[in-house]
Amino acid sequence: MKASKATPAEPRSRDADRSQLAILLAARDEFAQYGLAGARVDRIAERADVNKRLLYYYFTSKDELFLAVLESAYAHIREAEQQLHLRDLPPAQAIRRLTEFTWNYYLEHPEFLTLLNSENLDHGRHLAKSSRVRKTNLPLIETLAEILERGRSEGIFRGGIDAVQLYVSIAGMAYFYLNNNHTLSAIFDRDLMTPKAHHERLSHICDVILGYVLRN
Amino acid sequence: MKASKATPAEPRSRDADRSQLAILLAARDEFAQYGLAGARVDRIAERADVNKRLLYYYFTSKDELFLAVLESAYAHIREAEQQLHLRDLPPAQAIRRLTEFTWNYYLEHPEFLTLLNSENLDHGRHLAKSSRVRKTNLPLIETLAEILERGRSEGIFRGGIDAVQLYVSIAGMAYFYLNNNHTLSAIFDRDLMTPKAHHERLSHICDVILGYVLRN
Amino acid sequence: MKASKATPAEPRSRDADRSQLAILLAARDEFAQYGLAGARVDRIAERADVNKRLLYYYFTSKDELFLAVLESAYAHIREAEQQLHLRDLPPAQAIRRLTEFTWNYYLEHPEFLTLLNSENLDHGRHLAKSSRVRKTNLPLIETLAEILERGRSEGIFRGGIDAVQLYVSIAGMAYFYLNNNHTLSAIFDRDLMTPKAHHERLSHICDVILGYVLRN
Amino acid sequence: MKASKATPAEPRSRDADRSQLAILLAARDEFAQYGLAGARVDRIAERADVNKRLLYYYFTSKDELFLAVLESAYAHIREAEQQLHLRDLPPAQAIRRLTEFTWNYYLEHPEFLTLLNSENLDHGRHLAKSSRVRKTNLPLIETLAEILERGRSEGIFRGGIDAVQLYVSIAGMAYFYLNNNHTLSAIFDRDLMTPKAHHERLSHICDVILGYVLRN
DNA sequence: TATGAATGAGCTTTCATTCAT
DNA sequence: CATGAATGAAAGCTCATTCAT
Repeated sequence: MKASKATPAEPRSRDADRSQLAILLAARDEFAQYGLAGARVDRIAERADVNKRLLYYYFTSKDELFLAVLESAYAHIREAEQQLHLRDLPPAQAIRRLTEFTWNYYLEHPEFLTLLNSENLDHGRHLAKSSRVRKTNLPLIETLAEILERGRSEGIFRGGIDAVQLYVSIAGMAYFYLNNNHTLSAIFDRDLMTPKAHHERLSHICDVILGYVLRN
Repeated sequence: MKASKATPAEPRSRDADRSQLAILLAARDEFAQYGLAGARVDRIAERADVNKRLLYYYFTSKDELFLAVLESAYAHIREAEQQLHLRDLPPAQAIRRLTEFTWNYYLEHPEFLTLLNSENLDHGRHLAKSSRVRKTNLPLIETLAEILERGRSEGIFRGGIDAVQLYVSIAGMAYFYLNNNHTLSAIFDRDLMTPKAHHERLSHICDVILGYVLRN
Repeated sequence: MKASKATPAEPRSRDADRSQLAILLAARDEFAQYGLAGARVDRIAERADVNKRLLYYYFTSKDELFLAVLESAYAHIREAEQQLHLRDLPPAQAIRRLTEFTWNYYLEHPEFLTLLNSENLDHGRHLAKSSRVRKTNLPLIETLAEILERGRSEGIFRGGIDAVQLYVSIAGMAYFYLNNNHTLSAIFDRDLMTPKAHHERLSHICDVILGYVLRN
Repeated sequence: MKASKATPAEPRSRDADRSQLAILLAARDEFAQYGLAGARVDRIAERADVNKRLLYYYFTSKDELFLAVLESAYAHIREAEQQLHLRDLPPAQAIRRLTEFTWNYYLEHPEFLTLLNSENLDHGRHLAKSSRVRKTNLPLIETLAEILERGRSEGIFRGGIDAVQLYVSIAGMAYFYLNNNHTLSAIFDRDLMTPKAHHERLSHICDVILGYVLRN
């Protein structure tokens, strides 16, 4: 088995990386689906198709594995955001683009939402131990602040907008709709997950956000 | 023997009601704190100061208890909303009042947020079995729609605003901030839970929402 | 409710008897269906449509209730046997009649079989406490012995037949077939519970038993 | 590393087999003694001297463990029957040998009887899921049929005897006596479990069975 | 005679984790 | 690097029984 290794001189085999990644992805899905408390280590190992013991070999414990998943999730969204090159766009377009991106990212990555919920249910216990995460996330706010300032100085944005407040509003309008779609559907008796409904929601969010930042 | 009671429907012992309520409140706190999967039936019984068996006597299972908690949580917030008498207010004031109420309710009832998260993680499985919940919640949207229409006909609101969209935005801006304050604090390195921060957030939300609904 | 009592002077109301009987019948069915260990006191009370506490009031405990059921079951079959008036029949006919009766009784009273199994699994612990039961059952053997002796003296039965042995054989051939029909059906791949199969079985048993007792 | 083993199929550790077998034997005894409902998983683990968790590791649930016990019980008796080499004996001797074997097997393996009772109380629910069991048991009936036919063609057996009927009668006469000896002892006031009583019973059964199959 | 409320002990099963190789 | 075997603690739930009226 496992014949023909590409580079025999390599310190640890490629299998190690592959197993680690498989575990990480499996864990992400399991934690996203069941939450931290509901997730089962057995199921993660099964999903990753590795022996359960190996999971502990690489990640020490369920909690540390959860932290690794969280960090990787944050890294992923922020990396994608960087690809938007918001600083290169005119301010209004930048805000719209960030809003659309946020909506679409949440829509395509529902696991991100539930991972955040789990961590917050836990009072951010895992992130508190992570120094990496601050470094990953602060640039976003800096970028947004720069855009807002640019818009203001160009006279098209109103002044006094706090970047964190704005970002939380953009995220919140998308997040609440998508994360809570099951309860909302139940209590308001309306299917929120059709393509049409999605389109309407994004449109609404853009209206609200741009209506707010744009001067009059 | 049982003759001549003041209220004929009265049961033999009032402790039954008291026990049931104690269980319900304890369960609410436990589910809110740990989520559905993380909640422990033992701990609920302990919190309620009743025998664990009694919990099953009244609520059949952990899941049915969770549903009872959910239903009561929805009933509670909607009842409080009714006390606002939004229909008696001028449209703009009604929207502001609903927004402030929503923010304050979420702030004072963090358990409501995490209960919703748990239920949504579960794809709304429990609410799907509840017919009560629709009846409880639909009036809110009807009221909101009526206010929006009133504002529009008075010429102060823009037209074409969907009540559900608006409500989801109001709720979402409050919800995301409060529910995810731990992760947000961690990644943006900023304390979001000071009174000052709360005040600023509410102020921001009102600006966004009223800026959106008001014409021009 | 419960208007018009027939005899008001009666010491305890008819309801008492009715409840006791309802419990006994419900218990018989429950014990028969699930065995002693598998039977549930709750279910018995439910089946009898009485409060669980009442069951304890009349029968003290699950075990004592089981004993009551057992005693009543034995009384019932022996009473039915007495109605056969075997002593009034010619010997061969008496044996045939007892055989047919036994088969039919077991067929129509499957609960009797499983009750016996439960008691034997328990090493006859309950019957050991019952003096009633010996008195109820011995007459059968005496009757059978008398028949055998009569047949022998008439020259139609072989000699030296022990009444207990014979009775156990008659009962055993019916019992094993009916009590174990599920496993037998499974392992021999044959439906034993059709009317035709029943008829064939009874016919076979009579052949075996009469072939044995009859001389030559 | 794992190279050059004597038997390539051999697992890493033989303790696995030993543990599994210990559990199976302990379960057999526990189920036999208390029935399916009365058996306690804790006690089985204790009897087997293994951790309770291991029992679920190997057998998934109490019910699946019961099925495993049942299957092994059937395999055991049928295997022992095969050792009788009935096909090599003259017909009458073969029938006698089968009868004696059946009696002795039941006498020495009382657990077999109570296991069957449990399964039948349960309507054969477990065996219904087992395909193995039919294959194990059908050969017995084929062998018996062959013997009966041989006896008939030799002119010493009567014709028209059904193998299943005969086997059920042989088994039933032994089974009822042994399985129900406690109730029988109680109601007939006679000790059925002395060596003398056993001898007499076997003798009686052989008389009945051979009297039936032998012509005239 | 009758009953709703309540319980301690114990049930089957599950969990994250570790051992031994 | 990898794994099958094993476990202590605790989970959700059920049981026969008793309390209080």
